[in-house]
Amino acid sequence: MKQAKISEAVVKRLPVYLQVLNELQFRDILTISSQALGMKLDLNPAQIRKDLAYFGEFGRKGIGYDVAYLSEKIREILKVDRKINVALVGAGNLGHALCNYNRYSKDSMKITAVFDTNPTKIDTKINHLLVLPITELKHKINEQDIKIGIITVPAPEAQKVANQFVEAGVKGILNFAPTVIRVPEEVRIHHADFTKELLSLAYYLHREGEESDESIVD
Amino acid sequence: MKQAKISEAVVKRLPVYLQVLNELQFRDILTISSQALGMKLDLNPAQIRKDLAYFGEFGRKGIGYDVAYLSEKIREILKVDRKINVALVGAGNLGHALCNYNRYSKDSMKITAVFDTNPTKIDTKINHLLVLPITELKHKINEQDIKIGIITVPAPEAQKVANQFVEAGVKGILNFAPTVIRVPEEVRIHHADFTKELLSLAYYLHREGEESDESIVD
DNA sequence: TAGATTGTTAATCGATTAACAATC
DNA sequence: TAGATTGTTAATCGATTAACAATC
Repeated sequence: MKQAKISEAVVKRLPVYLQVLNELQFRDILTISSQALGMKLDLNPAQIRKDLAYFGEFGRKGIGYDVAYLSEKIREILKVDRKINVALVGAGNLGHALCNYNRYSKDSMKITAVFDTNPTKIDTKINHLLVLPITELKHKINEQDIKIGIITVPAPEAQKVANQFVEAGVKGILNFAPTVIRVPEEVRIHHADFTKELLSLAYYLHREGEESDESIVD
Repeated sequence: MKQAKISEAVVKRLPVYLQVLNELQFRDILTISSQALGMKLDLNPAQIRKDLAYFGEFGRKGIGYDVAYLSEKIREILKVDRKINVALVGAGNLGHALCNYNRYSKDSMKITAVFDTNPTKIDTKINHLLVLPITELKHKINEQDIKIGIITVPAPEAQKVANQFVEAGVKGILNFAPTVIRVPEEVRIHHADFTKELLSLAYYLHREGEESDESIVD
């Protein structure tokens, strides 16, 4: 097994592969080629093979990839082959949605602690989870050995929550607030900002009566 | 004004610029340099200047960019300088969250039609919006000239909803379901899949007692 | 065996960054 | 004017794709 510097683009494709593999497994499909996988995902087969080859030799020449085996291997690579506790701050609508779903990657990741500042929300229950005051954050995060935090508070509060997460020892943050957040270098921050996706969608809408943006003019 | 083929990476950075500019405007900051903007976003200043230069000359040498003017210009580029109606299918927790927020890009984008298949949800109200039966989809989408659709149904139903959107004339889809969806070439699909972000976050977590993945071994 | 498909190297393509003349 | 900063070209870097020997 060889290890090289793996680009973020590669890592972000792994969950997508996993998603398709899970679907195939559900449909009792045992084997898939990079070709077929590429078709499903609009991805170049060579890219898929190369992505996987960074982590090992998972396929069989002439045959393709064993769906169950590859799925298992990708889970190992992503380190979601074990239980991971996650904390969430912000028991609003979005927080509720995430807690109610709460079956991330075959239950390996679970939101196990929810916090809010609003006294009317504290001590209410979301799907068997008690909403705790934010003052409990550090204590609970230590107790449950939590390394991942989710932020679902309004934008103006997001940075403060991020700071508290970092202070408590969280190493990865998923931010849903539509704002830029700064964290120390050693902490990883991912943005789940659908505003970005929504606005960029508007860019690609070509309405009648307008010049096309596709035209190349110098 | 010159037009060249604009890469998706560039387009997806525009909403991020917009976000920061809005924040600056709120704080009554009138001007910002690519340098300062780059600091805020961990982006190379040259990249920011180049991104903007694709669309026109918005800055002033020696001065920087006028915050209000650039913000306005980016809104024009993204075409969110006008009212855009959006449809949403799936009045679950996530759908609720999106409808309750419903102030995307300074109110220019608004969810104006919500659908569900579940009879117990139909005719309920979410933030002044009546949940309609999915059978009304095509009619309402035509009536309101909707070109963007949001999918917040469970994964197994997502493809079906996408097909209905396409059939109704929707040109851009934002999919929140953690599954791969296929649409015709002329329809644009963006994924707001936080599962991807969450799983890839786990990859970057370095737990004690494990070899580092950063080491380069041949 | 013949056909299929991997893992991997080399070639290509595209995106990011550095550098700098123009100019506020 | 001197200092700052843009817009843009050229250089660099990295990611994607093509091609193919190895082999199931």
